[in-house]
Amino acid sequence: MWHMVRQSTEVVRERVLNAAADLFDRYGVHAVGLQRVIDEVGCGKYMLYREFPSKDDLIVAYLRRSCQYWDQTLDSTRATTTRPEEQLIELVRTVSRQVPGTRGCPLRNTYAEFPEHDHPARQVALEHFSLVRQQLGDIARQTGAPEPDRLAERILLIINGLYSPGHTAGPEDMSEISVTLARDIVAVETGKHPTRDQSGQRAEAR
Amino acid sequence: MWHMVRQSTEVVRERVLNAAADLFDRYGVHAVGLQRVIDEVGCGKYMLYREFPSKDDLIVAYLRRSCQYWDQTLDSTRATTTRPEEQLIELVRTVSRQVPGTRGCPLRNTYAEFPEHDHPARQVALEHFSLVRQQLGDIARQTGAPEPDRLAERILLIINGLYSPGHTAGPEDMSEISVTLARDIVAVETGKHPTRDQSGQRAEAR
DNA sequence: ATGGTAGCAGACCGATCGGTCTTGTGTTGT
DNA sequence: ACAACACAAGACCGATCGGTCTGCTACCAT
Repeated sequence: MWHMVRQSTEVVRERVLNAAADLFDRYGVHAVGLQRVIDEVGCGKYMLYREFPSKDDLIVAYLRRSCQYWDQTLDSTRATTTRPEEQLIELVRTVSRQVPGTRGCPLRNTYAEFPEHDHPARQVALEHFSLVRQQLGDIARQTGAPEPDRLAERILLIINGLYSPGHTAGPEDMSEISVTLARDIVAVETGKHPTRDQSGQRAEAR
Repeated sequence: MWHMVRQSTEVVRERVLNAAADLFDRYGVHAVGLQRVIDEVGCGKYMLYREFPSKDDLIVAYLRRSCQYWDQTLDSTRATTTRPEEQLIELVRTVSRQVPGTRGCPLRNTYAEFPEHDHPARQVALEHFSLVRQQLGDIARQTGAPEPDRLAERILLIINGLYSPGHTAGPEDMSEISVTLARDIVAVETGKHPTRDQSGQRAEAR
């Protein structure tokens, strides 16, 4: 009945999304035109607009994928240890490792690029921020800390700080600095011996 | 000899810069066209281009002014107390108070908007980041903390976190959370009794 | 009063944006 | 072999970008 599709839509969709995500990550959403995406993919406009009827649709797909990446990061982090205290610290470590060399967090950057309150990109980003807050809250609660919400907010503050633009300009040992800070925070909040014992270093050597 | 200028160039320059700064702050540099600035000011293009020969010049002026604001913030913070420990905490408090309702830090946002390494805006922003790092380092050193650089980086991490886009989406007591965290950090780093004594609240109630 | 000029308004320019439509070509199933 | 189809290429559209240029108006010193 059908004349057999040359390219399955999923394949095209994936190729377009890959190229767009790469360009968006590197140059920002506003700065990248769809023509550039098309040139990168090597397809016609026809295909792109079949998969993503508008640029906003493409942006939303890009952000949703970024959300998935975060979820994967969180899951794999959770898998490394069962202790919730270590999970929080490990999360900070992971973020601090994957930030250098990038422009930061796609969701945060894109959120900043679209101040119009009704833009679909903001919706996705806000949902994500809310989810992250909830996820951190869950882990923090498992630690048995007396004030889990404050613990979660503190860790989130560090993670946001790591994603901050221009942070790369700092010393290259941001990983150690942020991880040891997270460790101190967790220690203070869980009451498990907060005092600094000078052993901040712990083979953090990136 | 001259037919008397109707508007002194300084006045025009200031009015243009005011309008541009307001729009850039609210909508982002890329999203604001010069026509919109002109409409806001109520002057002709002639005047704008006489003061700022190109948009980049306007952007740079906007960023330099933002740097001045920061310097003022820092100075007034320093003036509130002579104790360097309190200065760091007060700085965090100030930032946490002025962030809500804004789009964050103009310098950080604009830096994120221009990934091209040779853009003049990046130059200004990078200089600022470097200066801030140095300023925080100076104060941290005055505390006599054994590792002042780490203390400074920790405080900077919090400040960057506060400026993070989408942070406004969080609870409204970010001020208290960040300030108490800063307090804990300073206590830990200076060795002055790190243990949490539950008295995080201190009439922080915005 | 009048000539000269500062400055606002807006036409205008080429480039580029997101998005649509056409055209030519190469593959496919029959 | 041939008709049907999918696709890449790109012309095209209106809007808007940064930036230039030109009138017209209103004010000024003389």
